[in-house]
Amino acid sequence: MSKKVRVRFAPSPTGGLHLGGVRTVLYNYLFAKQHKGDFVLRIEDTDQSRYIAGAEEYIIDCLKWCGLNPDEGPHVGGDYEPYRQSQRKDFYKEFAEQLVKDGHAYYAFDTPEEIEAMREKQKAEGKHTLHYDHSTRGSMHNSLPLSPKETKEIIDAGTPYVIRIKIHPGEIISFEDMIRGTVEFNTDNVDDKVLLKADGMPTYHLAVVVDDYLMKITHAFRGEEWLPSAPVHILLWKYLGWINDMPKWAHLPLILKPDGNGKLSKRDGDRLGFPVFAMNWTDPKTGELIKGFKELGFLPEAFINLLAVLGWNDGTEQEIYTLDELIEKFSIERVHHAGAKFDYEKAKWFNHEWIKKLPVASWQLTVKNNFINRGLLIEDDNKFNKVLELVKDRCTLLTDFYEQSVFFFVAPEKIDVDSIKPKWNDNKQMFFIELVRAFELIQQWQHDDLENTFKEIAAAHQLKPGELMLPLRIMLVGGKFGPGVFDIASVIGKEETVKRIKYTLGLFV
RNA sequence: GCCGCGUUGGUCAAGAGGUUAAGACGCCUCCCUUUCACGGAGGAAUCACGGGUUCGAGUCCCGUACGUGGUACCA
Repeated sequence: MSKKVRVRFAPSPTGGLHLGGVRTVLYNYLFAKQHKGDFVLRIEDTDQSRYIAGAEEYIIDCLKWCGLNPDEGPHVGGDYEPYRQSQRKDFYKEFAEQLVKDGHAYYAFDTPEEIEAMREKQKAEGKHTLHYDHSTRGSMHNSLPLSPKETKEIIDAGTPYVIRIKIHPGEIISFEDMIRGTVEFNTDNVDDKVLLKADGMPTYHLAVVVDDYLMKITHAFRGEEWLPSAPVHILLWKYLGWINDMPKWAHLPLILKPDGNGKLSKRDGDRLGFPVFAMNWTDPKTGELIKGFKELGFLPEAFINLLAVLGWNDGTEQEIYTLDELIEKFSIERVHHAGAKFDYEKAKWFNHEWIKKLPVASWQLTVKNNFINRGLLIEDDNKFNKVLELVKDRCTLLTDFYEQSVFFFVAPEKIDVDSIKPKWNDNKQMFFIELVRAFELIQQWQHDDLENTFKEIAAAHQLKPGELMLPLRIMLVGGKFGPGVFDIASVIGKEETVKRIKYTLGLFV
C-alpha cells in the first residue's frame, strides 16, 4: 500500500503571484488531484525583513480565482497546522540542535563582516569558490574546534550565532528527478549553508525539509532555480534520519522573457505590455500597481490552460483543456526540460478560444461589471446577453467587449463620416430619407424584414446594396466594425435606428 | 570564475535510430463575408556546431558554443 499523495505549494509572501508560481501550483494541483491526494498551501515567511502586508491573502485570492484551492493551508486549516513557518519556529530550532548534537551541523559566530573578509581574502588568493565550506571553516569563528562547554559559554554570553550544516567534501550526491532523471552533485561544490539564522528563524533549506517531513509530503515540485541547493536538502533528509520518507523531486523549467534572455519578471510585463501576475497587485510600500491577468480580461479557464501547456503537452495535438481534462491527462514526466519563453500573443489566443467555448452566462457578470466600471449601466440583461453573443467572436479579452459593443447601448459619439463622404451623392441621400420613412412604418422589427425593406428601396433607387451597407453601418456604430448591420439594427430597435440615421444625415446638410 | 540544467521554425512544441521532421500561435496569400472578425484552403520558416558509434542519427556518446539558473543569516 503506497502512501497517500501529498504535495505542497510553498510561496514566500513577498508580493505578487507570478506566472511561474501559478504554473507550479497548477502542476502540484493536477498531480495531487490525479492521484486523489492532498494539495497543501504552506506559507514560507521565515524572512521577517521581507514581510509584506496582504501578500498571503493575495496569494489565496489568486488561487481561488484560478480554481486551484488548497485542501489544507493557513486559511482552511488541516491536520498539520500551523501552515505558516513563522509559527513553527520551535520545530526548526529543535531539529537544528539535533543536527549539531549528531555532528552534522555546528554553531558559527562569525559576523557578516568577518564572512565578507573571508570572501575577499579568497578572491585575493585567486580561489574560485567564495564559500564558507570545508576549506574555510577551519579559519572561521565557529564551534567546530570548541568543546561543548566552551560553546555553551559563548552562547550563554549572548553571542549571536547561526547553525550551519557541515558538508563533507568528496561525496557524490545523486537523486532521481521526475522530469530530468538522474542528477548528480559533488559535495566539493556545496557550502556549509546556514540552517538557523541568528534571529532563530530557519532558512529555507532547513524549513523545507522539516516541514515536508512533518507534513508528510510525498512529491515536491518546485522551480528549477532550486536545483543547485537540492544536495543540501538531500543531505538534510539523510542527516535527520528521514531519508526513506524523502519526497520525490521534480524541478520545473523556468518561464523566460519573450524577448532577450532571462527569467520572466514583473518588470518585463511593464516593458512589453502584458501581465505577469495572476491578479492586480499593489505594492503597499510604493503604491505601485502591477497588472494581473484577471483584470486585463483573462478567463481563469484560459489562464490555467495556457499555463498548463507552457512546458507540457500530452503528446497529442490537443491544446484546449478543461481543468478536469488536465487532471486526467497531466503527467509530470512529460514536462519539457528546457525553459519556455512566454508568448503573449498565444496567451490571448487561448483566451479567445475560451470566450468562444464557454457559455456567455459564465462570464457575463464579469463583463457587466467591467461596463459598470467604465460608466455604462446595463439594465436589460436579455439584450445584454444577445449583444455578447453577437460580438464574442471579435473579442480576445473580456475587456474588449466594451469597445465592441458600447454602440448597442449608447449612440456613437463620433461618426466616421470621412469614410462615406467621398462617395456620397443625392441619390444616396434620397435613399436614406426613404429608408427612414419605411423603417418607421415597419410593424415587425426583425432582422429579415429590415434587410428586405432595405434591399427593396435600394433597388427602387437603382443602387447596389453594397454601396449602402457601409454608410448604414457607420451611421449605426460610428465606424467600420461590428457584427451584421441588420443584427445591430434589430437589437437597438426602431426608434434608435431611425434616430441614428437621421443624425448622420443631418451632418451632411 | 565555479557548479548545475538546458539547446527542433520568430514563439510553444511532436518526435524515444530508418518520417516528405507533426501540430499550434504569429506572419503572408487566397476563399467566405456587401465592414471587422469568425471559419476554410494554401505558403514561407527548424533539428546550434564539431567529432564519434551505427548500414543508417534530430534521436545514442564525447567535446565546443550559446542560453539559463545557482553561487546570501532571500525564497
